[in-house]
Amino acid sequence: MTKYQMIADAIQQFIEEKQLKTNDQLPIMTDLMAHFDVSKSTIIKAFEVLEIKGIIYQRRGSGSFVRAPKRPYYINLAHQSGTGKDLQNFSLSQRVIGVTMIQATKEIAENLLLDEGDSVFRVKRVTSIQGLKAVYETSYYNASAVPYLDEDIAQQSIFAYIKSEYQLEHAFSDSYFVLEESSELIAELLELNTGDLVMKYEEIFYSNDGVAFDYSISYYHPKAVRFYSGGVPKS
Amino acid sequence: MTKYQMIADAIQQFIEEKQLKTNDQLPIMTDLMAHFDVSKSTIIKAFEVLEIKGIIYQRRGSGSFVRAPKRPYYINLAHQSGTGKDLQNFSLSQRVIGVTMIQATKEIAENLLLDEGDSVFRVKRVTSIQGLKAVYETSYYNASAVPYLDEDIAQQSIFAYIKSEYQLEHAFSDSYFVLEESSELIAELLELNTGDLVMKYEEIFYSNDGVAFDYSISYYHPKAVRFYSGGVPKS
DNA sequence: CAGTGGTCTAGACCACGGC
DNA sequence: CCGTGGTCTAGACCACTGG
Repeated sequence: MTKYQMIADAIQQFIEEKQLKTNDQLPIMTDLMAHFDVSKSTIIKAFEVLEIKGIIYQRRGSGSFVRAPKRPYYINLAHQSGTGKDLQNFSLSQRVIGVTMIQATKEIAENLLLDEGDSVFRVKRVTSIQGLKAVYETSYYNASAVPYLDEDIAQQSIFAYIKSEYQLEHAFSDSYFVLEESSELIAELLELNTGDLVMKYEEIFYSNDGVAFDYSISYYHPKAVRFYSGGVPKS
Repeated sequence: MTKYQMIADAIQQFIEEKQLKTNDQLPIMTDLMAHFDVSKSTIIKAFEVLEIKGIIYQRRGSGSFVRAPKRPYYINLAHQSGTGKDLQNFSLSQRVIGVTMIQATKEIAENLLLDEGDSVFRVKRVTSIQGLKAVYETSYYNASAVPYLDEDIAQQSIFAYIKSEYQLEHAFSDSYFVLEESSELIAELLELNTGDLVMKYEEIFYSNDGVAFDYSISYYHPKAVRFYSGGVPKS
């Protein structure tokens, strides 16, 4: 853990403990430098972390201030870490439908930057939130990056498995979403009528060496769609 | 324009001109320091900009590399600048339905951090994308921050007006979205059937002094929903 | 004009990757 | 072991806010 991360955490805790409200001013940088016995750049880095998290904002010439709290129960699009983790605040259960090795279709190949026909693992899962069937997800794992997968692993965290077994860590990702009419299969799995609108959410996960190792297509039940995006201060 | 911004732009242009592809390596920092005649921190800052934009990724010990191109025609949730600007790549037309001063309801007051009954300007707009009615937006402007608005101004860019007239600049914002069944009014305006699902997209815009000056509720036609989110490297 | 955050420097030292 | 990016420092100077 870096100094600036520890200081960011300390300041965040300070805000909570002192129960600071929207637009309350934080201590100025020179005071924080003295208090934590670090240089100015380290405080700046710590503030940057909090700014990106949407917790504070800064004004040259005036000071640093607390931002308004966010609505609860919304999934933050900035914390991408696999579908599962985003939803951990809820009481959810996951059912793995199957893990199979298949040949990449054109669509899969394009998104994983592979050639058509290359081997990929397909993992299908249904996730329920508080009893309601909420997400139907199909993931494709590049078999040359992830040599092995089975149902037992998929039942746990695939990302954790990949990391410990193959030192393959999720470094960044692209996400796309559109609204789409549900097919017969999706309607059945999400307990909807064929043709009802669902949110199609596609994610491509890249490891730290730039390999697209996971292409995931999730269909969300309309009632499960509650997203938040923000804390993005600069253009 | 800061040095690091100019360098970031220069590197981005370099990537385009040299037609660098996914995972191609960029020059190392020492070379860039010499080339631009700046210190290391300035190069780091420039790279940080490009990393947040989702254009490059970095690996300690190896180098900096180009990221895969994104799908076109998707609205990037990271570039929040009012509904209008996000869509400027498309051939769109906007119709202002009305500008009225009203008293804040409980919902408006909560989102703009006001008291119920405080004055706000309500602006209603319908935006069409390539002929299709795409977005129905209702915005509420805090009248104590934005003392005057009318239809002529709403026809142009309200944000530009506010900035030039009141030195009130959009500094950061919160966005929320859910799927909702359309009311009779919304269905009519978006040429749908009552009860059809639409995306409800709420945005709260804050100025640089932390005032929530605009609360906006947009209903998107299902076919107009095409969003992208990504380029978010760190947790 | 005093007080705030923001940029930039030159350089030490650290952490990780890969040969 | 060397080459890469990442953290951190001490300090100069700049840009904006607000009385």
